[in-house]
Amino acid sequence: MASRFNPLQADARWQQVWEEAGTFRASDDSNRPKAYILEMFPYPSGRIHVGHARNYTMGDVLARYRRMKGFEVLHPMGWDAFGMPAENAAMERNVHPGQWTWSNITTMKAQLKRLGFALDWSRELATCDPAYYGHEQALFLDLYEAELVYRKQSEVNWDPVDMTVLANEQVIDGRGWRSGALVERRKLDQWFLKITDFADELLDGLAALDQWPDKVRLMQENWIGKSRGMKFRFELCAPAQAGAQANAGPADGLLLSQEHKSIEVFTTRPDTIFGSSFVAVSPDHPLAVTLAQDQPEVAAFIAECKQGGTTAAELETQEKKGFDTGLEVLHPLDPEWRLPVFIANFVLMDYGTGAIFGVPGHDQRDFEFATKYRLPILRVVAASAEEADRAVEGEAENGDGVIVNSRFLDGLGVEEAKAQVIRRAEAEGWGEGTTVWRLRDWGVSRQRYWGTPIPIIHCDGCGAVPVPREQLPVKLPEDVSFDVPGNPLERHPTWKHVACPSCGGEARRETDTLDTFVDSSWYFIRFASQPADRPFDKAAAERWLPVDQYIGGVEHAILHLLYARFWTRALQRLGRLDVAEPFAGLFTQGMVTHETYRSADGRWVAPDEIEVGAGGLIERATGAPVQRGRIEKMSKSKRNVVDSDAIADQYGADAARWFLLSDSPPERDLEWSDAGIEGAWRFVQRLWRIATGPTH
RNA sequence: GCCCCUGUGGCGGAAUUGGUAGACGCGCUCGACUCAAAAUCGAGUUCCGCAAGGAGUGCCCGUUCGAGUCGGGCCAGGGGCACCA
Repeated sequence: MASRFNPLQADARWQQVWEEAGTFRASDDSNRPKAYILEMFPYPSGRIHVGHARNYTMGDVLARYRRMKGFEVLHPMGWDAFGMPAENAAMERNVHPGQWTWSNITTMKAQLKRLGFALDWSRELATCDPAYYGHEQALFLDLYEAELVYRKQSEVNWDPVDMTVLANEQVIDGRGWRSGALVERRKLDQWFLKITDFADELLDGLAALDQWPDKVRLMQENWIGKSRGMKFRFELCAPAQAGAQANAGPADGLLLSQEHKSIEVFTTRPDTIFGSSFVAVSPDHPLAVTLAQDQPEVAAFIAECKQGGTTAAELETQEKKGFDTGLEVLHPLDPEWRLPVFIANFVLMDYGTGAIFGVPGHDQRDFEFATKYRLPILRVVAASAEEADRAVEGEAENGDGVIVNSRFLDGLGVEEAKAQVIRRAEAEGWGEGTTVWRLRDWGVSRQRYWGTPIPIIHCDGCGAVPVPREQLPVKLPEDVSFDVPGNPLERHPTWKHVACPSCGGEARRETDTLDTFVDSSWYFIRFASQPADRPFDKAAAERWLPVDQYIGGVEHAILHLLYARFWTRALQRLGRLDVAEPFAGLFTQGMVTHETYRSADGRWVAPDEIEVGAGGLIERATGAPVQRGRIEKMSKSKRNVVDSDAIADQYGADAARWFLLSDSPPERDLEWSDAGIEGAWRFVQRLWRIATGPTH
């Protein structure tokens, strides 16, 4: 008997046995109870590193455990294969994104097999395969027919040099990350999915997800952002005789037009209605736009507001700016009370109604604004009735208290006063209680090549026409090049020129592709059932779904998980799948981190290029000293990635997996270390000795 | 700014409901084996102290016979959201 465990032989032997026996293949018609275990499928970026390995090891252990407990286990693997890195690679090394992607898949699949995971490879899929994305196009058309898809103008970050749209994270200090050109905000027609139709369901559904981390549920709750409040209208009136005569002309004209008789605002604090001292509209508000047509100074102010970036940091430091339109509105509860109307840079068009009423005493932004433009700061909430006359100083007070200086509301608590005002507004017809959401519809258009083509044809006569189902999949053309800036689909000589399916006339294909989050919004259904002629079979998919345990990084806590939940509910509404929630259990695992190293000239140096020299760490190739840096998440750019093959070859799959699971609790970060894997290796050896046993 | 999470040895971390703090592992130290090393086996390992003894779960206060655990107030680190009305 060998005196030591040889993982290279053992790994290979067992992996071959499992492969030949189809041990981990899930049967659709087993009568055992089912268990669907899924890890978030990887993007085929190049190679598997130990961070991937940790994620899949967790699922693997669970899958094997359930299997041993008598469950029929579905534990599949696939590839989230569309996305920008493939296009970047295409530009950098002049390879086709598809070729780059498929070659990465081959490599990474071999690496996963080397780790011996209990995966059902017979269900492997890649989202960049027409056999996958063709079905996605069909599902998109289903949603389109159900009127859950629409088209509207939306702003994008446009890089004028690369002639491409940039994601927010590709805009660095207002410049394109690749070209360095100043990014412009441009309006394009784009496709949207009506996720807001499901806002209530998606929020309520969270309560039932008791096997999800509270943290993730909370993040989704905040993201959906339900606010109860009141919408109400301020009637516009002619400006006061004194003061604003300069603007009298245009304003009078406005009064006559039907659309601008009143300004509708939204508030979560109707109780402070007697504390208002101004009304402000967004620079994008229709009223502002109308005023700009006649008044150059309004147009100039709006242009000024549009300068500058949209990043959080810039917005934070931006000064509150307003433009007095000279218009006035009537207070709904006092016809004698007139309030000035401003255009203000801090009012957002896409939240609420795009207009607010300012209560400087009890809202910090309004306070700053009122201070700057010398508007009254009224107190309407106080700690007690006795403090009604105390001035609000220094900053706005948004605490609880008792209503003061508010006529019929005096003495009420904040919540009672809210209800009282809403009741009165509804009775008198100038406003109503309402709910506003932070969640916006999901913009799915991407002006990129390497994604699922949106199956729509644009005809000058017929408008947007769905591609007939029998013509699906709309395949990406292969003969494209990336040596010129812009979207290759846009400039391809023939691809976009097609006949209109409706009238037969000349028409153009949609050249936008779908956001890759669409691809990952239903792959777990396709894993459960993959007929060739349709996206999935209802009964077969329902046998496996929901996923019993989903495992992945917390970085997907909001977008991916929310989109997948939406997509599943949309399919349910269409009667395609009777499942409300795709993931019954969710586990968010910690990251794998590693020390970083830098050379004297600031280059990142990979761990395997380093050794301990006389005076500390040195770079092996050059002997130059190396600085130990911070411990960070493994990433290619910082060169602190540990490849799974190197570890598997040196220590075997078991030691690697043992270390990845045992060193840190799974939900926390794990710091990869040589000492740690060495220890795990010795542990595996000890276990083997105990199991095989000395005979003496 | 708002919301949330986490602070325990050199390290990862244990400690059902408030009841022997530091399980288990890593690392380290010493010893055995060996010509020697690696591997392996054994012992030790919170800190201060030769010892007796004392201190100790981020800090301060409180509740309790008893607090890592419960309450209040801080500090530090991390995460999410954000001119959201």
